[in-house]
Amino acid sequence: MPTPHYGQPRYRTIADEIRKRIESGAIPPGALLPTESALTAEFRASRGTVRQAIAALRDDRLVITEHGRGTFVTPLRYEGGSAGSAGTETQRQVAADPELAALFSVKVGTTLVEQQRVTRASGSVSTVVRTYQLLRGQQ
Amino acid sequence: MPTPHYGQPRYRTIADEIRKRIESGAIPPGALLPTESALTAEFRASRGTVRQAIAALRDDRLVITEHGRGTFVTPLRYEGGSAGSAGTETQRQVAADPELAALFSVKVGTTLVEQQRVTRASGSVSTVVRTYQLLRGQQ
DNA sequence: AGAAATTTGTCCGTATGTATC
DNA sequence: AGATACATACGGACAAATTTC
Repeated sequence: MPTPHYGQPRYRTIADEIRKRIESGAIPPGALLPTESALTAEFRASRGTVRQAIAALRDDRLVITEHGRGTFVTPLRYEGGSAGSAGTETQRQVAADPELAALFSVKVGTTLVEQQRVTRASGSVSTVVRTYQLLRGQQ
Repeated sequence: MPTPHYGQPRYRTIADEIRKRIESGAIPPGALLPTESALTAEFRASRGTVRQAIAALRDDRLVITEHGRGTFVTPLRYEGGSAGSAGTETQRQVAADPELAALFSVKVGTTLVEQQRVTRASGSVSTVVRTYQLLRGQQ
């Protein structure tokens, strides 16, 4: 009863079933999907499993979920990214802009070390962090 | 390709990466950490492993987890009243330069949120951190 | 305007089965 | 055999946004 996952996992089976309903037009674009609790009852799966199924559809941009409202079939088409993750780190030397120069009490154009960290989440860049410091030896 | 763990266990690697983001200011004090599921996706690790990583940060008092809310970076304990230390934090909106625009896949000039943290050590500025993110509104 | 109900978001703890080092 | 890690699944609880009464 607890957790056999022979062949296909349950959340995928559920996702596929909902996908069929969307692609067949049974649930048209813009329409509301059954609630998580309704799907839980229908498929006799836990809420977590149902949510996993919906997350799969969301990954495929097939549906859009709104907090406190529900999950809707995506109305229009979009162009999408891919996959991926991780962060990239690069280091370089840059000239101090007026603001940085003022902060560090140096002349505009003074060489600073800039470290840049790019964080990606699900394919797209979420955060860029730039850290500036004086070159070692300057002070 | 499932489970090699050379040298360091996976959860420790993940914890270290998150720690870096916190210490670099990418995730400032008081801010919400990505959810367990977001971290699961980003690091391609299982939920158990991600939770183990967060637990490690919690042990170090670096983050605080609240049931049903999320995990937050531990806020700094106040700044004394007087001279010096501590950092200045400012937030503003800036136009994306060509490099940032490319990273975020937006047009040059698109509005970004910039957070700047200035750290002072013994009176003078030691580090300036600038964090760039898209306006809360899309992607 | 306010309270209650709905619905999604997130976290907690636990469990089973598989695979690798 | 044991530690680590993955994927899956369950049930419960609290939080927050939205809708309904």
